[in-house]
Amino acid sequence: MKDTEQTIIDAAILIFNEDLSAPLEKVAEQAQVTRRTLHRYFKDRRELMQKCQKEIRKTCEVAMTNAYHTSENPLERLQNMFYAGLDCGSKNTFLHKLHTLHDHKHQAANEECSEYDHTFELWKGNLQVLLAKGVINQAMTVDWIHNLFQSVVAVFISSQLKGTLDRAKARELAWFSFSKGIGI
Amino acid sequence: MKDTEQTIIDAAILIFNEDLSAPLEKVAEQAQVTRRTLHRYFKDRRELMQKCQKEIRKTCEVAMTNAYHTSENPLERLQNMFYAGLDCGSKNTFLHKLHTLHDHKHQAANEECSEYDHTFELWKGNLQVLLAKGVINQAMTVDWIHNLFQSVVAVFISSQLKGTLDRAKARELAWFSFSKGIGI
DNA sequence: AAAAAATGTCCCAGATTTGGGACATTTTTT
DNA sequence: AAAAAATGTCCCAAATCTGGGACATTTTTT
Repeated sequence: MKDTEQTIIDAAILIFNEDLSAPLEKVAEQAQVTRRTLHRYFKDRRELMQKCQKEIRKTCEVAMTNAYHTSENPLERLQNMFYAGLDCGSKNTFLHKLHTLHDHKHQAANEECSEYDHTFELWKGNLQVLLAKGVINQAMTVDWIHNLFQSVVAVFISSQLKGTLDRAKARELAWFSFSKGIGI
Repeated sequence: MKDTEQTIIDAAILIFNEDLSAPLEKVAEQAQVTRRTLHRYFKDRRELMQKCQKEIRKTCEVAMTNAYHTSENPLERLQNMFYAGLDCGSKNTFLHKLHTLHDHKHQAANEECSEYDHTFELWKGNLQVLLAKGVINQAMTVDWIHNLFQSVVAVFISSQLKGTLDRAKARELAWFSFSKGIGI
């Protein structure tokens, strides 16, 4: 029993992440569905994109929040939230990309932006604690670290796509690269 | 004295890097030129894209080769090539992206691919030396490190676009994140 | 096995993107 | 200041992308 709508959304996230303006035909292809079917599930490109974004935001929000509450220890939290980020995969990087486009006007008024901000509020708060404590290289800005986080997730994803690296192994490597990369 | 063709290519690299299928209108906008002018310089989208790729490959190729020859010491080399990568900026990341797209069939027969391979041959060779010596965390694969390299360049670029971080400072941070991230 | 639901095929009209002609305007060169 | 070169404006036809109707085929449910 497969959920076509979900299949299409997943395909769209994958395609749009690589090519924002890709024709819908490509999304349909990736989802192994006809474009006609895609149009039955989504009124138009805007609606599909919005569903993608909603999905992405929800997934990341939940994952991050859960990870945050797994521990009281800031460093453990960081690690768990990092792994949560890995598990969100391209949803994570896509979300970040959408809010980082050079012509994207970030505004708290916008519901999407504020939800995005909220998702990383806990993460940033936790990071501040570690920075204040000097656990992290203090020359680093929160922004830098956030971007590095996203980047390492991207590295992880591409290693998984290639399939040359065992998932567990790749997770370890990712945490190593990230934690050392910020001076832990 | 400005070179319109070059201006357009630069604009295209910036735009296509974010949105591969973006309409040419956007490129023209970014270059502050009419779409009509753009079409005078480039027969069609394909030609523009090819010129972009040529430009990108040449720039990266030259920068990497020069950096390689600045030193005999593998570690210094790595660092110099890293900085060269930073200086190539989005050209570097775009090049990498084009050869990493999930539907990109990499083939040595293709001239573009082989030129790409060649550009990073020196880099990879040098890296192997460091790996063999144990200077780098040996659990890392060359591929992982290559991706991490590209990722950190991306982090650097976005910090520069935001403009919150001084360039020299950002370069230092980038090297820190990369070198520590691979276990140096 | 019949009914219902989902998907595919074929087709079409509207919207958008693309490439370029004709000519006016601006900028650069001589 | 005249000539040449570059760019802009306006316009148009071809190509591509988009959304959906009509109906056949396949898959799932009852």
